[in-house]
This record gives sequence, C-alpha cells and structure tokens, in this order.
Amino acid sequence: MSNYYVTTSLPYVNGEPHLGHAMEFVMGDVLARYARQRGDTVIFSTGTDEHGGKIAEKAAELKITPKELADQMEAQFRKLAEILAISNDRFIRTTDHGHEQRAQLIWQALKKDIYKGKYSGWYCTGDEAFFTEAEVKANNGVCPNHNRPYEKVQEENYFFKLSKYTIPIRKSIESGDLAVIPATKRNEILNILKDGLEDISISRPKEKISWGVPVPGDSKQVMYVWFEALMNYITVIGYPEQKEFKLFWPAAIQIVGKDIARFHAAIWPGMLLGLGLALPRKLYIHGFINVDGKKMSKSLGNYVSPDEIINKYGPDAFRYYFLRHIPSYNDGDFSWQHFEAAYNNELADELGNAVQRTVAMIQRYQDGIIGDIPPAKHDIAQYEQAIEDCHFDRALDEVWEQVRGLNQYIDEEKPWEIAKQDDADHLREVLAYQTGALLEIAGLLAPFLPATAAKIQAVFKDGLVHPLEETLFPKHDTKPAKS
RNA sequence: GGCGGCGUAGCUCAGUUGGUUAGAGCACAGGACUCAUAAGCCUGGGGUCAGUGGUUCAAGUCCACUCGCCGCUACCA
Repeated sequence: MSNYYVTTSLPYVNGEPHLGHAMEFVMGDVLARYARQRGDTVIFSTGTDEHGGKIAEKAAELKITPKELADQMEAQFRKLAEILAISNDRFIRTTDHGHEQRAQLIWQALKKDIYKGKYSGWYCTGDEAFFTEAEVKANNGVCPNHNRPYEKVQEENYFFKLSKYTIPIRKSIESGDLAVIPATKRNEILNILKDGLEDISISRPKEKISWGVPVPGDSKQVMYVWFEALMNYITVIGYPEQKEFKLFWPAAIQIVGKDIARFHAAIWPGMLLGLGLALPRKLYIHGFINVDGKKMSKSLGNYVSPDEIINKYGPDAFRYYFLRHIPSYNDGDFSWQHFEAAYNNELADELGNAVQRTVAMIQRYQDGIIGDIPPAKHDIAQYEQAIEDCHFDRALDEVWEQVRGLNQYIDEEKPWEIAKQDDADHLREVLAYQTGALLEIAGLLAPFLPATAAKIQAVFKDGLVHPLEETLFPKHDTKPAKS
C-alpha cells in the first residue's frame, strides 16, 4: 500500500483530440487502475495546456477570445476521456486560477536560477516562433509557411539556468533514480545531456504574446508556455503547501510522447532540482501512431478520429487495439483492416466466444448453476513485470496466452461428451474450472478493458450464470470503413 | 558530422551470456469435432536469418567492411 501518482502530458488545445492523445490517456488509465487494484492510493492526473501565442492567434482567426477557444477544446478532450472510461482523478487546465497562482509561486521559488538576458534570433510572426540559423538558411531567408522574410529580432527575456543542472540530471538518469523507458529513448536523452544543456528562455514580451501567466514583478513579460505548462504536474496536487503534494510527489510515473521527451527529461527535471524537489521515478516515452503506414494527416486523407473508432467498436475495443497492437516501445500503425482483424479474431472469436460457450454449456447442462468455483492460479509474474515496464503490449500477450489456453482446455476436455456420459460430477468440475479461468482473465483484463472485465464478472456472479443480453464483442461485417 | 538503432517466413515481430532439425501471431492449405459469436481445436507448407570476409570445434547471435532504412543530435562551408 503506497501512494501512486501518475500523469499524462497535457494536450495543447490548438488542435482536436487525435489517436495519440487517446492512446496516452488509455496508457495512464491502465497504470492508474492497476495501482488501485493493487491497493495503492492513486492520483491520476491529466488535463489541457491552454496558453501561448498559437492559441491566441487561432482564437483571433475564429474571432473569439483565447479563453473561449480553450473552453471549446477542453470540452472535447474531457469528453474523449469520458467515453474512453479514463479514471482520472484530476483534470487540470493551465488556465485554472489555482494553477496560475501556483505557477507564480514556482517562478518566485526559482528566482535564484532566473536572470534577464537578451535573446536574438530569426523570427516569423506567422509562426510566432524563432528559427535557427540553419533553418533560415535552408529556406533562403523566407519562411515557407507564410511566404514572408524572417525578421532578425532581439528580445529581452528571462532565462532559466538549466545549464547548471546538467550533471545532476544526468546522474539521476544514469543511476535509474529517474528511470527513462524505453532504453533507446534513455540513450538519446543521455546523448543530449552529454554535451551539456543550455540555459533556456522562459518568458515572452507581453506586447507580443499576452495570452500567458504574468511574470511576477514584471508586468511586461509573461511566462513562456512550455515552462509554465510543465508546472502543472505539481500545481495540480497543491505545490507547495498542500498535504497531497507532500504525500504524492514525486510522481511514480509520467507518460509523454516522444516529441516532448526532451522537455520532460531535461527542462522539467532542471526545474524540479531548482525547487529542491525529487524527480519523478519514471518517465515513459511512447511513440507515434501512423495510419496505413503513413503519418496521419487531414491533407493526406488518412485522418482517423478516435470517435470514429469508438462509435463503431466501443471503448474497450479501442483500448485493446492501442494497447496491444501499437508497440509500447515503438511507433505503431493503425489500419481499419488490422483493427477489424484484431477485433474479430481476438476479442470476438477468442475471448468473447470463450465466455459465450462456457455460459451456454452451464445453462444447457446445469441449468445455469456453476457451484463452487476454484480460483485459477496461473503464474502472472511476466504480466506484472510487463506492466511495471509499461510493456502494455506484452502484458496483453500474456493474458491472451491464458485465453488461448482456456479454449484448448475446453477442446481437450470436451464437456459435451462428458454430458453425454452422464458424469455430472466431472462435468461440474470442468465447467467450474472454465469459469474460474475466465474470472482470472477478467481480473487481469480489468486495468486494460474495465467494462469487459466487469461484464465477465457479472456473468458468473455468485455461482450462477447471468447471461449477457448481448455478446461481449458482436461481430462486425468486415467491410473496410471509408476513411 | 557525431551518437544510437534496425534489416529474421507474404505481413507484424520474438530470438536470452554464440551450441542439437531458426520461433510466435496473422494470412494460406488440410483434418477431426460441435458447447459456442459458421466461433474454437489439431496438422502442415513456407526463411541461403540484407551482403561479403573473419574469429571459433560451433554464429541469426561476436568482429570488420559494404548496401539499404530510421531515430536523436550538431553544424559546417
């Protein structure tokens, strides 16, 4: 029994929820549910990142305020979490007053590592961003996104002395105090750290970007959105004074996508060290999801929304595919063909049908009475280790070993023959075993497919069969969906 | 340019510290059965383990080089 704090990264609200967001929600949910099942006290936090120039710009285009835009988008992410049955305890918005106030406290606490400096670089007003010398040269001095020349801009910004934390961060990662998984990502991070981190700009002039948290004591500057957004992981549990913060920090694990690994493996630890706080115990970095082998994009015409899949196949099928068939340590691919194959073969035919045939036999041969159910005991060490390592795909492989094993058992025992031989005791024994095995599977499945697990448990409740109104995973016609 | 990874059956991938006939799932083919969502079970075909050369009694597994992919990172002129 211990306290377990897990976070996802906060989606930036400049775009609609996509498959990657959904997958990250689901991964966090598995860890949270698993920890709760084990008896831990859990805080699982997710939310939305809402400040910054891009949001302000997009809102202006839509002729609404940044906050109105953020409200709209936040609602979408919240809804996605809901329909996926994500069991988050918190949903933080970086525009929450509590976050903004605590962000300012953090700034002040980091004051000793903050200094004012000049930042100069090539700027594109269209992108509201700076570009490197190399990029500018590569494009012959003209921004390809907006077809306008880059401007040489000098800004006065606040800087954070990230450089001084290079060595302690590196040591933490090398020692495993901050475990970065998978190992390939860990190596990449260490490679970055090897050369030393540079101090980073952490504010923007308010005249350029006003949609942000004000820098304490300087009305002309707002915090750079990244710097401020990272703080959510501690503001949401009440840094610095709340009891919860003291009980739950450091986080057991933080989940992020590979595009923002650097922020979480370098800048965020630097901030924490500056605050004198412990680093999270684990950082899990997942990959990207392609569609039909290509990067998903609306312009390529291969865009698939989470809703589209969930509406057709349900949340558990969605969870299943993205946990088992998107490699936990790599980029993965979604295709309707593969999804439907997984759904029909594995969920409907193997798991769903195993439940169905067991139910049918108990009803037919024993009037729905199961009797004593011996608890099945398989070795689940591999399963547990896989979850510990965020190897969600392997954990489900382990569960499916049992599903297959059960189907084999049924075919070997042939309960229908035992029934013909009128050996009631033996028959009862076999069917009770099947039930026990299914209940064990349901237990293992619970963090991954919560609704399915609950249904299986309900079917065999109290030694009696309570037939499902609808099969677990009804088969679908395998007509390829129009995308 | 630096660091790292990958290239194994049609497809997606496992292959521990080098050691008997190289594995799984999907797909494909055949078979026996009938409790079940025409599901499940059994059997089988199919690979010069990218290439070349080496170390070794023995290499998919170690070394060198070549070819082809990819990631991170730096940046010349």
